[in-house]
Amino acid sequence: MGSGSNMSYHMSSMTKTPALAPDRFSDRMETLLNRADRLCAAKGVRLTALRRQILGLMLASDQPLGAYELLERLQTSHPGAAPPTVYRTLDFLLETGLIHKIERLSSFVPCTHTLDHDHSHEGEGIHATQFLICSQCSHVTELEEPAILSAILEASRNAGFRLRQSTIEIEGLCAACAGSQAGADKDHGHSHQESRRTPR
Amino acid sequence: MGSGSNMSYHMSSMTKTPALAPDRFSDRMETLLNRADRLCAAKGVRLTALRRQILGLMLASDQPLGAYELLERLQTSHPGAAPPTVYRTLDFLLETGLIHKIERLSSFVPCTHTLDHDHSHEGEGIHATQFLICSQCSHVTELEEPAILSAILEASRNAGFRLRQSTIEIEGLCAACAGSQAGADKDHGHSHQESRRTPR
DNA sequence: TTTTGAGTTGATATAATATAACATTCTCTC
DNA sequence: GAGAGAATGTTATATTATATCAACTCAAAA
Repeated sequence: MGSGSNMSYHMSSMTKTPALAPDRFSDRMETLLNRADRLCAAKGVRLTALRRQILGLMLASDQPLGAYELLERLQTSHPGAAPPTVYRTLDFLLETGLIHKIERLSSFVPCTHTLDHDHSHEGEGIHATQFLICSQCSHVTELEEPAILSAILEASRNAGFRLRQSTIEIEGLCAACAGSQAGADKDHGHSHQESRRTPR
Repeated sequence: MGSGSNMSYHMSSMTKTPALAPDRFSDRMETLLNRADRLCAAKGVRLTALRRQILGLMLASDQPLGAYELLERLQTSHPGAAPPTVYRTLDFLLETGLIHKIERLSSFVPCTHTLDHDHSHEGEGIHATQFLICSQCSHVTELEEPAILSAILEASRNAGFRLRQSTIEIEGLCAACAGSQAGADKDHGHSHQESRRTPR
């Protein structure tokens, strides 16, 4: 994916319709997408144009997206898309560890740990990521605290439980939102501007 | 017990069959339901006949129940019941802490910690219960490991996050299922009941 | 006792989330 | 280019959850 050439999408070019008209994402996101591409290649699976497009849409959002929000955005480039297209792609991205599902929001976020740090050592470990979900601004932060993981492993072991996957969702107020509420806890009209993050 | 003001609502006279024909649950469950009743009274809310019935159905199940499964069971005593009845009741029971929702199953379990141990100290703390969910037999075990809780509190604090509620769902194989798989992977013949729903 | 009002439940409709099933197209290998 | 398997398109439907308003119940005030 060179940086110089832009695909001539948008146009009634000579050939049949390109089927896909991938939006061009920011450089940073293209970098992440290229990394995702390499991770897929390493696993012997394919990050197709559609999958790349959907992952890109998720990376471009500062908030978790639901399947139907994603569908709506996808349709700007993919007019006829239907729910199964999105859900299948989400399944693929979940299986390859490129995204996570936030269960309590029925929505999805890119996995910052696989994409932001380039660890090719995805040898297959226990998935035990934690999410901090701000109930005010909807922002989600992904954590991977060893202390939480080990406490969970320990508890599972004590119960004779063979852990395969865990979901840890922590809901509350992020630092910015908690800060802006500190002085005026009851004032709903209060601005909260500092933490402006596109309320949901 | 102090006053019967709340009790009288559902403790109708024994003379005739009321419009509601509340199933009679086992003694143990009636004990738990009575405890739930006292907890509600202490909070100034009412465990009505309908709520008691639904909580009883949940206690009588050895697996999490979805809203529509619950509805189906409820209809044996409550023929005309519709989804909002169930969801409203579930909301009430969730708010009073008598049940939990298992997000990844979209289903519900009684809170064993509030009902099995008679702690009237509703002090109101952080909800940070953990669930061990067996993907083979669907059995759910509720934990309340201090080590997990404190690891989460610590991580939240470090992130400047004001925790309000957390969901910890640990999926894998329970001791019984893990044991039966250890030697023979296909043998499901242990004591737990067959899974009632396709695991996700 | 009657009124009243909050809380609860009933009833109808519909929204939001997710999957089943099968047809078509694409991509890679030969 | 033909065949096989993966990926996507397409239609229909299942599952989970909520909005809305009407009717009823209970307990306390008038």
